[in-house]
Amino acid sequence: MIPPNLPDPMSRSASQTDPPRADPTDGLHYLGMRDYIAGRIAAGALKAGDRLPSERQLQTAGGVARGTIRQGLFQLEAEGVIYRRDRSGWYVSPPPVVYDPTRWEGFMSYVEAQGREPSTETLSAESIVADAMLASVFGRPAGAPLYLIRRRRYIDGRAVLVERIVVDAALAPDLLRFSFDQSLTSILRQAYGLSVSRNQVTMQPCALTREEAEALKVKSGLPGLSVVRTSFDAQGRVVEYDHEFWRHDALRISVDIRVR
Amino acid sequence: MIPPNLPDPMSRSASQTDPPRADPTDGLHYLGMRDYIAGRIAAGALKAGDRLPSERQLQTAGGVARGTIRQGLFQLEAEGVIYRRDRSGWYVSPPPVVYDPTRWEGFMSYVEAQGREPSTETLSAESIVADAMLASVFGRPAGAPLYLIRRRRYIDGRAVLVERIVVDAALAPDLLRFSFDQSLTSILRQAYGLSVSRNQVTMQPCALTREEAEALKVKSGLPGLSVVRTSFDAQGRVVEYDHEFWRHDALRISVDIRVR
DNA sequence: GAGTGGTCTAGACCACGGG
DNA sequence: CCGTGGTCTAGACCACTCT
Repeated sequence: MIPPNLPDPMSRSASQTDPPRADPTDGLHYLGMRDYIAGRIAAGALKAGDRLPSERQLQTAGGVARGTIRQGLFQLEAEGVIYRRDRSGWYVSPPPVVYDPTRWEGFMSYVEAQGREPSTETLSAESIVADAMLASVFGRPAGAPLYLIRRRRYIDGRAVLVERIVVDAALAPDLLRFSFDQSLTSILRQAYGLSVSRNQVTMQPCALTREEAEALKVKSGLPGLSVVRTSFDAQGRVVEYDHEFWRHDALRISVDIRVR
Repeated sequence: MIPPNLPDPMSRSASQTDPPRADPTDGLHYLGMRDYIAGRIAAGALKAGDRLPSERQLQTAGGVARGTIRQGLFQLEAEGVIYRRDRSGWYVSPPPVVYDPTRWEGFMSYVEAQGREPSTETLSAESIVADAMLASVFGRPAGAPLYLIRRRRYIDGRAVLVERIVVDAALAPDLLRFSFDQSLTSILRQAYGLSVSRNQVTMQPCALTREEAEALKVKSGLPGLSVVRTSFDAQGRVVEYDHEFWRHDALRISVDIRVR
């Protein structure tokens, strides 16, 4: 039943009628399955982007119930080792990109600098007015005109984040005439002379739910990282207020900072 | 079957024989359960630290299988809304603490500053020698003497992180004579005159597995945040190399930085 | 249309905790 | 001890993709 030349996924598992094993690693079936798949990836039998065998094939090979197989797959998904494409299958995750919020090169440049292929898709771009929260962020009265841009960004063709960017219309009049499928940073600098001298960044692990999950085509509940960045220019004006929702397996954050 | 004065957890669900509902929110049973619990928390019927009804009680109240109940609970756990104590029950999560790696006040002070009660437990403290990786971090030859300290830290009595700290024995000779249940920062500064002027911090969402999960008494696979901090003094020497594994629902990171 | 993952049921037994 | 969550089975039907 076990594919030849591969470790037996059940080899660390005690059957329920056998005496308990003294194996210090545990004998849980779902972790056995986890280790089996992780081992195939570590051994190079499965590479980044490869599709795993279907759940029912794994079930046949391992002799355990499909629910148990899925528990092991969920574990690997939480670890960032594999990901799923809805109703298509499970795939080996590509490595994360490194994101340094202290560097003010945008997404496009730092992804490219790491040898990956970035792309951006604008979901919407519209004029809005400041509610109480945004008014406070921008230091404007409620009702002040703002622009809201929603984008989805990809690395090597895989959607990795969705974001909502708010820009003060007073600083970037008529902003909506531009395309946002490239770098917004460049537009703000070249067309409006706005450059960023300070970033206030907040990050929090979260679950991708509802709209974000739908936009990233992931199941609701997948772990994610919420990144809120407020960018200021040298005069202390808010140039950009950006809320990004990342897939948890797509990035690593690295900052190098002087201590205050 | 539904407790009075509470939303019916099944109210958004279509039975399998009914015609499909046009409700734009979906009718999945596990999300119905999620919304039911989330609603009770939002309404104040359940507060931070409260214990939820047992899975079997929820099963009775909602008329769905226990596996489905658990799927809804896992969803809320991923969102950071609830957490579990192994074989004890599900509890409402307390709010996260805010952690600013640019400020060189340690865990104890910033947790206290937010009105929470920190505590620290030393798991082990020992002398080790540098392997290739640590030698590279500290700029020492392989085999150089180092200290390794493993600690578990709590907020309001809940274990929120485990960490492994490595310190160069040449900079802090005889370090092991101290207790590490308080601030290591203070020890390094007061006893050895070491102060930090630069931090290199890397953060990555991860899953808490094996040792970390066991040390935090969580189930393997719970989402977490891995934080690696390398601290340098004014001469560029590595004062501290710290790898922390946080519960994903326990912290929010906030940095305020000048752009390079 | 075949195959995939997504959801759900209705049980069972287990390990561990002190509700 | 009893109750808890943790694991597991062996099915079923559904929604969706197209491997």
